[in-house]
Amino acid sequence: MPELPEVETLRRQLEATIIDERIQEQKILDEKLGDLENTAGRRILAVERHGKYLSLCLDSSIMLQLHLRMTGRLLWQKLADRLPGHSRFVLRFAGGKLVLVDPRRFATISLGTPKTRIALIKDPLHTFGAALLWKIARGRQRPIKTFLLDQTIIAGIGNIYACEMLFAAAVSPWREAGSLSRAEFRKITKTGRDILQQATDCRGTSISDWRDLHGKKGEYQFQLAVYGKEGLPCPSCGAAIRRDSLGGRGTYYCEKCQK
DNA sequence: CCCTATGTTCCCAA
DNA sequence: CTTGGGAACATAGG
Repeated sequence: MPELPEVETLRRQLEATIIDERIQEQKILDEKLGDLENTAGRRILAVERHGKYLSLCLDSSIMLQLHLRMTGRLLWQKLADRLPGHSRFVLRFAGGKLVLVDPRRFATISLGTPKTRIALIKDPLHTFGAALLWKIARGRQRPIKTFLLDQTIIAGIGNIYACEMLFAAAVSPWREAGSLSRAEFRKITKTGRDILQQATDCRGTSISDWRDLHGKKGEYQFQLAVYGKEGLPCPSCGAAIRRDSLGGRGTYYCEKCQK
């Protein structure tokens, strides 16, 4: 269930693997993915990420847009390797094949330009400005956590990293977004960038499904402070971490540290 | 059987 | 217009 650091991990690994390579064959194994133009014969010019979307930029200005949703994985295999269960889509190259594996079949692939609205903060990994965020939040009454998860506001933040950022910034997930001070937004953006960068350097968080392009687990699960830690002691004050539902998502936090 | 899941979208109600 | 809740998508695991 990839968020920004996981998708960025794939982007980097794909860049190292398929840049300038030519697609020899495209196979759609799940009709739920819909009709796609055949990309065989095209070359990979660049691999980009927009929030949680991954784009393979092909020659003739064609973009193959991929969203992994909940359980989607990308796997690089040798040509002779057997496809894993739940394989949905394959691009074959001269030196290997790129496979989309997705048990729940929520992942989407489309050719062309993305249909989603462009986020106000396009890449919090690199540009995550507190002043802009404060301005956007002014007058908004929704909880800060839902605000951070809104993909039309910030591209790429998901449930794990929203929980971790709010803990690191000592802000309660239930606070009205518009009630946060500039200093609090500075804390969120500063710790937020650090968390996203460290998680990316760790090749993501493997709590259950997530594996990188080569099938390896990430390492950031060992750095988590609150996510998935219900009942365990807060690393800062020792109080028990709580889990409650906010906006239908499991929300982990320390009642004592986050105000 | 129950509940949960790192995501998104859509419909409905307040 | 804003926000929240619930359902939907489909499957695995505790």
